[in-house]
Amino acid sequence: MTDQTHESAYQPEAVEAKWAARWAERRTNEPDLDRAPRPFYNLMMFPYPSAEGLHVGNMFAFTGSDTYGRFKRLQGYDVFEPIGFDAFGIHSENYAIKLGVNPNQLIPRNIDNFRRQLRRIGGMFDWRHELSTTDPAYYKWTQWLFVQLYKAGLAYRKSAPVNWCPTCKTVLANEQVVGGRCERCDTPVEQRILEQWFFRITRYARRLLDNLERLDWSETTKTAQRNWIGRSDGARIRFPVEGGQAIDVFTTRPDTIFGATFMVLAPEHPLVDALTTPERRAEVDAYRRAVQARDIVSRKIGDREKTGVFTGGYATNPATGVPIPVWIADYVLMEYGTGAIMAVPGHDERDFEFAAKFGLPIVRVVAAEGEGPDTPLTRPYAENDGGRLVNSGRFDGLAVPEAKRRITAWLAELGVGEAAEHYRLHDWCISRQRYWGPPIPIIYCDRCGAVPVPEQDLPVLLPAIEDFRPDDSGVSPLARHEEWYFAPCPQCGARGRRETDVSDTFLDSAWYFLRYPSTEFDDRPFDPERTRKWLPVTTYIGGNEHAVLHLLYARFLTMVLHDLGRLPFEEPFTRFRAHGLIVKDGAKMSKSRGNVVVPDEYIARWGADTFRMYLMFLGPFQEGGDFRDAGINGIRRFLDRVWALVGESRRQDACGGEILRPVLVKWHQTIKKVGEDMEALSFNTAIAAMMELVNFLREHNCVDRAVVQSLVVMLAPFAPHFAEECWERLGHPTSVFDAGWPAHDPDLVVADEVEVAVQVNGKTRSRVVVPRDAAEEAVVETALRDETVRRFVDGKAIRKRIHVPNRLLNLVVG
RNA sequence: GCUCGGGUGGCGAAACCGGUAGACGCGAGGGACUUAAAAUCCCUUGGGCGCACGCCCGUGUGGGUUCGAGCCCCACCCCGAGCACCA
Repeated sequence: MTDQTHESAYQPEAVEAKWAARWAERRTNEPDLDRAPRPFYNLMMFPYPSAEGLHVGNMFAFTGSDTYGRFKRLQGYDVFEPIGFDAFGIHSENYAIKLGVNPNQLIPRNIDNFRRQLRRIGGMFDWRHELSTTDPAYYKWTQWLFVQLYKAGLAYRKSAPVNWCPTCKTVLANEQVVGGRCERCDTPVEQRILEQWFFRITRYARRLLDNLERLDWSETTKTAQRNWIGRSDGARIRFPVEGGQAIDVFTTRPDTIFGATFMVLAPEHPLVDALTTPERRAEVDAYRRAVQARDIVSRKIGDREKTGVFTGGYATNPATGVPIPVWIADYVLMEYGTGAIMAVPGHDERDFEFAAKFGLPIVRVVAAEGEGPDTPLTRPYAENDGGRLVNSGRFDGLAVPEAKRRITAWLAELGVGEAAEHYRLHDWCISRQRYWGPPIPIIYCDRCGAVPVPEQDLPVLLPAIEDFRPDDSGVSPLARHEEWYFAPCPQCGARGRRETDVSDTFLDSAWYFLRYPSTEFDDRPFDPERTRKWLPVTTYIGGNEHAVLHLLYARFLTMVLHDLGRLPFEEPFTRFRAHGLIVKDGAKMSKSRGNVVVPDEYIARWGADTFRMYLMFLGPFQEGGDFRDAGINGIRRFLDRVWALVGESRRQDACGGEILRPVLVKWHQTIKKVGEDMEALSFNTAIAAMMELVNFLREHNCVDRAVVQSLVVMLAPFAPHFAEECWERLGHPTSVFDAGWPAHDPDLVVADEVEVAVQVNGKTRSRVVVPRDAAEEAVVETALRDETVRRFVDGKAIRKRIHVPNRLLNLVVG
């Protein structure tokens, strides 16, 4: 090697351009998907290609995931790290509408920009397998999935309310309703009932919940899913009404049935008509109309003042045999439970409010310690445990949990109820009355009804239409496109009409990870061999904002495909880790707040490596943090120092021949710590440990080549271009990513002498240096020679000694 | 209201299983080099007292458990995220 006395300075721009080109040439990031001996599928959540480009939050997430993937690569895995674009959906569509540009033209431009940025930060992406959900070669299979679910009886159509703006005459997404008004024209929003497509995810509720136990996922994410699925245990009970029918209710408090003094149905409940008496008809109808005139958002989160009307009808409480009035009120939701409740005002806050407002009887059926059957209720006593039953016939005196079981059993004997579990999870509505999505592959025929488009006719292409805006027709813009709209019925050939709704973006993203390894196959959504080799995903890293919907939908679809015999596994993501959110000035970055940080300028100024490493250093990856550029200079300084060390180590080896023992220990400790931290995604502390090592080397004036080399390798996941360049300067012709992660010697991670803290009565008074693993006696002896310790101990009896080897000695005196 | 996070120097943050609080970095102050500046290098940097050895105080608040608590328990305050009449 030529001995250069004049060392050139670190020039990020040149280094990064050089290595980006070389990786592409050498195909460094393209594992052999068919033959890779140690496959590792490293997945990150694919971005939605907004017009603004990748912001710092995206960069943070991708860099973290890429850093981990590169670490795995160094450990010898064949890492497959694909990337793609989640480019359908209302965000793109709204933006296109605003600009007056068809999303067909807009999206490719955005994707180009994203691609440029993603290449610039040096992600280890396998670009051969890039995908976009808007590509017909992709959404053909999204539509195919719909057909599979339809055939399996898991896709069905039913009426459901949507938000409707009477001025814009269009359907609005929940996010477009602000304070009950249309975000564009400020008109109060109404709800409209439309026929829509649903997936029966509720059928999988229990499995989706139970499987969580055995997944290696961030606990926060699992908790969010559990809450969302929302299992509650209770009973289903039938309250007979005239005409042989019954009102079916679900309750978590069957023990309080003796206190059910009235019933409440959702205004849309199918039994309302039958129950309403002629005198009450007008009022009931008026109420139902008023409820319907409200939008979905404000009905759910609007003011809590109870409203409702009496239907005139009665049902019989099966426990007491007493007729109780049936009301309707909008606090009972048709979508939850059975759309009807038994109201127990004594023990439920909402029922209490309602009863108080309308003068309905309130009966106590649970009493706390010191209360009797007649103790008046000023508030609902909703304690789930601790109380005992009163006014409940032969169940009086039972504790609540016991009463639940006994009463449920009794109702079952009577044939009017049974134990039941219920889930908060609703079926997944996939219909969107919009343009920018994959058309739902259904043709309606007057004779045959809804008929799925045969698989060989997929994809149903989204036509490039001039006017893609939603308009006053009340249906998707696609309905105006006649030659597309009319299509022959696949079953009988008669003229049929296409479904004009497109599917939810969440459907696109619920299976993309299955597609990545198989992007080159046009005749199958995912190749069985490839799938067996690469899936389930080894590690998935993404934002907690998708902890619920996206991850749940992906799990659901995977389970369905498993049940249909198309996948050998039922959980798609073996390991999931949620990263934190990058905020700016304490608030989420958003265009409206004007606090979006564009990474491009930082990368231009500092280089990708410095920026990547800075993002990983600014806070714990799994917590995120506030973006500020104040410390970025520190990272650059650090890289400059490493650069200089590399230069020095080329000229002079070791610390004059032999590595000093303390340096050796520090080195091995660092290798150990960095490896452990990387695995735990504790990137900030891994970087800190490497900085410590560099400081240590400088203090000891040691530039040993082996030490420097291992440092370069450990740095490579964070600063890949930089590390490659250093590796080359160290004389290696191959990629640093083929160097292998350094190993530490377990015997060298503990120094020969350790500092032990000496406490007296729990207060640290001094420190003493003793040989490693010194016996307690020896440590005590050394400690008692220490002057400061003696001042606190002398003349007192040592009553107790606590010794933590190599750490601490606590002398208790008194 | 409910659920989940989180409150540690001037700032971003460390701290394994309850065992030396503040690693690492930024910023700041001082010094070296330089005609000068930048860059670089060295020293100092939680608060208070002290010439110093050292001592007292200190992890949102109040209590508790423990030889020992940032960490565990009880009560509360504040900030962030999500859910929101869920029967």
